[in-house]
Amino acid sequence: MSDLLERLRDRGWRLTAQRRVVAEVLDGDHVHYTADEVHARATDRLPEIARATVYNTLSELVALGEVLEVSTDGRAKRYDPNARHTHQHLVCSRCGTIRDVHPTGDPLAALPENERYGFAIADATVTYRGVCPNCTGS
Amino acid sequence: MSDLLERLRDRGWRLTAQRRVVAEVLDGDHVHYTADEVHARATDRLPEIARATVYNTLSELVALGEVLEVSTDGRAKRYDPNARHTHQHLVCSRCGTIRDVHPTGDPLAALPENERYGFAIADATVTYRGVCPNCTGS
DNA sequence: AGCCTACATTGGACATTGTCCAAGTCAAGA
DNA sequence: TCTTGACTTGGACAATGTCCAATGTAGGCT
Repeated sequence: MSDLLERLRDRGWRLTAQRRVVAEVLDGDHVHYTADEVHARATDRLPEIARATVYNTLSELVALGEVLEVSTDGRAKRYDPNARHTHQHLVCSRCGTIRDVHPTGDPLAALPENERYGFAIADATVTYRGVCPNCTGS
Repeated sequence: MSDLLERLRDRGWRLTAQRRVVAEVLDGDHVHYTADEVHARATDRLPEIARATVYNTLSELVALGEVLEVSTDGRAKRYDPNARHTHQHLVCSRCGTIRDVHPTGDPLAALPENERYGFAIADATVTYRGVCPNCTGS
């Protein structure tokens, strides 16, 4: 993530304090914050950053392919900075924790031609659901 | 779906006109309506049915395992009456059309033990995305 | 270094989707 | 047919996301 800002500037992005802070908040492994969580963490560093700016910046990062949008629960979308290595998600059905996982094989290959209804299929996402170790005992 | 109401009555469900109408709206193949779409169609048959009743009924059908909740786009949840045969979804990235599909193999088997982080995994859902034949030319 | 200006940010109104609750209604057993 | 507890209603509220006019500023130009 450290060179993300450089890459974006090369693509014509203006480097503002707000965008820098949003990018910093998203830095890390297994990060899957909602827009409001990003906003809360960004506010710690830049108190007056607007909610709309966080939404705008996240949408731009998604459009540029630098961040993935994940909706595992039909509630708020989550933002995953690990867009450069394809992966899938493992979600705890109790607490909502999300981990990035790497299944073997290609799920696309599992869909027979006669089940494709003439679609030009671009990708497949897999969501595993279960109970995480922290929640098992409760 | 025709005997759904019988099954539910056997489980102690009160058979009201509203619930009957919601069940009728959900009858069919490749049906994936949002709650508001269900409400609109239900209103055609029973003009004064309340939105809250539709939400209640859909939640109950999901809790009873008779209907699946699908969130493919992070917007409104969709309701899939085909809960009795496991299947996955193929979504058009332009128009949002959804088809039920049946990939071969078990996606669970593709997740290695060292990628499970101690979770007790219960299931895996796969979403295929692509452009449908209707949208290909546009 | 200072100016310009197109692009970015702000804050608040608005939209969409979903939840909750108190009051009224009704399905179905006795 | 009566009764009662479950169901429905309508509207207020909550959570998440979008839009826009006014204001601010990054970065190129001189």
